[in-house]
Amino acid sequence: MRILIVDDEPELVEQLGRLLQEQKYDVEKALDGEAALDKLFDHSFDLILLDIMLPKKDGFEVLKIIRGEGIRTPVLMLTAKGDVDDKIKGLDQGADDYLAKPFSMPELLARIRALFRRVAEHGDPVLGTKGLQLNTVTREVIGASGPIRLTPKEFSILEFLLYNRDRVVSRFNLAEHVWGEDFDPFTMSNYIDVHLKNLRHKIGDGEGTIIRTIRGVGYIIDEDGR
Amino acid sequence: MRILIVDDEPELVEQLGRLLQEQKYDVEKALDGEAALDKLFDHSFDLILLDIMLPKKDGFEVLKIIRGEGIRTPVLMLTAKGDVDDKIKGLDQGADDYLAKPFSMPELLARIRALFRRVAEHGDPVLGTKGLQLNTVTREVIGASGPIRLTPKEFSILEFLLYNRDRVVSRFNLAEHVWGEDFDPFTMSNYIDVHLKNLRHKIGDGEGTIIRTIRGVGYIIDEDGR
DNA sequence: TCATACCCTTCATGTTTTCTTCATGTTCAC
DNA sequence: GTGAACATGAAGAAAACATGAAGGGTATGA
Repeated sequence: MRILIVDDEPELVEQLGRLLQEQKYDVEKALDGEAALDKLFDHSFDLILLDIMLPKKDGFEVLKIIRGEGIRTPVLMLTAKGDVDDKIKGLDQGADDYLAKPFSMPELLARIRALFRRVAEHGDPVLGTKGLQLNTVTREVIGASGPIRLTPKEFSILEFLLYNRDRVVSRFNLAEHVWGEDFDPFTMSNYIDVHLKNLRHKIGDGEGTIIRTIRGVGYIIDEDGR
Repeated sequence: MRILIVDDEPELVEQLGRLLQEQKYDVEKALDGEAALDKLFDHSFDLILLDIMLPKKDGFEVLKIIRGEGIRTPVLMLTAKGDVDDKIKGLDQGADDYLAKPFSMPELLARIRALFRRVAEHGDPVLGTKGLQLNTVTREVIGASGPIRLTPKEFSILEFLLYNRDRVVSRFNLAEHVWGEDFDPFTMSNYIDVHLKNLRHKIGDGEGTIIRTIRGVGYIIDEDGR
């Protein structure tokens, strides 16, 4: 499950991110409205935590734009004051729920679970391609010849590639997503390659036909294979 | 099993609480609708005893909201008058049973057991796996070589794992269920591991074949073992 | 009241799995 | 061919989980 946190208070974003990551959610962060839109247009999410007061573009604008673009990802609005007008305005524009700051973490977690529960009734949490199924809730992966045991990093990589199926994912995006805060874009190390190799091996993809390498660009899982 | 009692009469709540605690249920209390919602959003329960006449938000509202949020915890409505209309309204909105005040304690206990039985699907309160049986009513656990004495925490952990058989349970979920309100998500302590170790020892699961560890994810009791 | 038993938590330490690093090999575009 | 990008195997570092033992709190009964 992928969550985008949009708030201009870095500490809050950090704290939220850590908590949600502990819950095994995949977390992306944006500190202003435009950064949020960038991420939203680039990738798909299962939930957006959206502050109203934001630099560049406020929460209402962001909400309006993405709904206008047909992005129906559930949105949980965060308001600073518990302002009822804000609540109404948000819900009018297509927010799914709203939570007044300050809120307790358990409260937020409960809301998130509730939203996901609602979502789960429609879409199912299984991502898949050519003889490969990944369940984002139970974290099970089933290959052509039975269940596959992946490590957390491997799982996260595969999940991200499946989320962005038919789209080339740069190793930068991949790393940014899987390693989050800890990702150092200037590292000389090649751990991404190593994890990809191990992942390919485990899913029986020695030839790179499931996860294809696009030299100089990144990796892709596409349906047709070309 | 965790039960939330929602009623605005403190004495009744106290009395009920004591009775249910004697029955080894874990009990939480709320005196009005909003307090109930707070608790329900914060933690998971296995049963809700819900009065209709409540301050702030009445029982119907509470029921409607939590069902709207996708919380499917069984609800036993308590009505002051034995009003048939109330009964119908409650059941319509997703209550599972209803009991007219005043009621006798044995009557209530019987209803609670009946609900739990219904939830357990099998018609009996026994959960089990590979040479291991757990009776949620008598709180007896029987292993391959006879009865096993578990401490309350151990019992609660095993119960939760069996309840979620074939599903991976994160240590967070586990802690939330077993410790309820008292659970501190940021603790550095490893008491969960310790209890799990003791539990495994008592049920003769030294190798972790009954309760399997899914590294980086959580624990699972699954039938096939894989 | 005191002693006892029991359970929960904490801490220190051991074990296993996973992550990262590094050295080296291969492939592809130019 | 040559260089850049990617792949691979092995090994040490780090993280996650397991274990044993000790201390504190609470209930029970002498």
